[in-house]
Amino acid sequence: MDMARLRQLDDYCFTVPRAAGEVRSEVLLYGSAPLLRTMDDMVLTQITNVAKLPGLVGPAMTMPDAHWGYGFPIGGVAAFDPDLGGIVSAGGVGFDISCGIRCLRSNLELKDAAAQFPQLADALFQAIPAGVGEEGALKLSSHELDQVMLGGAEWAVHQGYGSESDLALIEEHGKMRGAVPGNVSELAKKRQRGEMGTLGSGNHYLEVQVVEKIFDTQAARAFGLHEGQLLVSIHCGSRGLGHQIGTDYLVSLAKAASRLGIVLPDRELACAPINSPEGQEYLGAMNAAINVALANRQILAHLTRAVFARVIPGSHLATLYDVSHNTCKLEKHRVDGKDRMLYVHRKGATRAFGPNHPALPAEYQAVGQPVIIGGSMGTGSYVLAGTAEGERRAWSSASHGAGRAMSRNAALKKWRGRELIEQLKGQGILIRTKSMRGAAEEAPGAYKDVDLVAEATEKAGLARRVAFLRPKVCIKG
DNA sequence: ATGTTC
Repeated sequence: MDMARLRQLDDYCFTVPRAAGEVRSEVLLYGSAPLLRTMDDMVLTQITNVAKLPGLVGPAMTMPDAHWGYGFPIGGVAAFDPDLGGIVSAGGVGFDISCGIRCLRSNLELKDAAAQFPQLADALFQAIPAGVGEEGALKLSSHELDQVMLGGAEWAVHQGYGSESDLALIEEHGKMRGAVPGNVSELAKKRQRGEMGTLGSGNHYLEVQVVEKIFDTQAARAFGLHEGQLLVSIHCGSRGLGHQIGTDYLVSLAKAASRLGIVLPDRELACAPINSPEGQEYLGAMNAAINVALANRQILAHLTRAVFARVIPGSHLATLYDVSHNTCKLEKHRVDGKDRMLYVHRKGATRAFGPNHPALPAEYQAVGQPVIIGGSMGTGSYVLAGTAEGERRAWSSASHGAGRAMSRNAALKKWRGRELIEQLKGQGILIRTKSMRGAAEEAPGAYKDVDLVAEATEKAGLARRVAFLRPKVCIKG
């Protein structure tokens, strides 16, 4: 990114000076100068475009892991007021609606389980369907899929996947309100009927990780984390259904924008007013996809528990938390001393409520929401906690991952999947995947340095670091 | 991200 175009507000926050006479809401880019310098200029172009959309409240923002996306940058956050003509955009949510991370904490120590990692890797790879178009053991009828879209993880628990106690530890208690299955196309449903309980491909993964470092002992205690402990993180989303909803509604929202005379700075920013038939229809479908993603991660958590119980008898996996990365949610936020209800787009950004937020489970009230920054294959991940400052600075939002630094095509030219997997094995990290192409695209070197992203996230005041997790076993889609 | 150029 051309840093000459930015004005630095503090060590970890930048803005774009307004041209004389230009009427435009503010843009804020969170992150260190070295992180921003390596970002594509398109991140700046895209977030500047977002700031021109109707009904924006406060600045359009990017998180420290931001990169070029479809219309909105990934790592983009923007809030809109429906009463001021505020819009909802499918590109502002992303194609993988409610992609996110389920983090499970175990009662196992690295030293006690390390000998079983090869067996665990094989058993997980066998039990967790992964890859493009991969189907699982479940084949749902159209009616059953409607129930998934309405019930989310709660539906999955009632089907016998996991326990009731998981639900309080999932955003929205495992069930997103406002889902309208009738707004989801037959094609989207058809694609999903065999894909429940599957991981998908791309950057999705299931990792067994060890807590290598604790940054904040008080929060770690509240989250039930200690050094040497094994965790499992499951990163996936709403599979074919979410993708098809994104595809379907780009067309419908573009038509609505045209009909209502909304000037789009980029056709990829197709959007409609929240208070319009098309906007409402998209939100109903998007909420249905959120429930599909929540149910999907619940089923995968259950499958993971079954493998652990078989391979390491006596093992137990409790839900630490389940975060979504690609959503547009109606939330109460403080604006100029007044509470307002805003629709917050978070695309490749994690909700990060601070301490005492009513949406948090009792055990996390004192320390804030767990925020999980999923690193790239083989590098490491972070658990952080939401802060009061994050509410003021970014509508309670934080980074979601390392964030790509290089396109998939560029990564394919630079690395070979098989070599990377051998190399990681030498570092004590077992990868299991069907796709060597996918492994090359996901090369750690194609991502930003997750340590720098987590550090910048903390120093920008968005969330504070609680623990660093080192991967030991990784199932890739 | 994605039945990976529906």
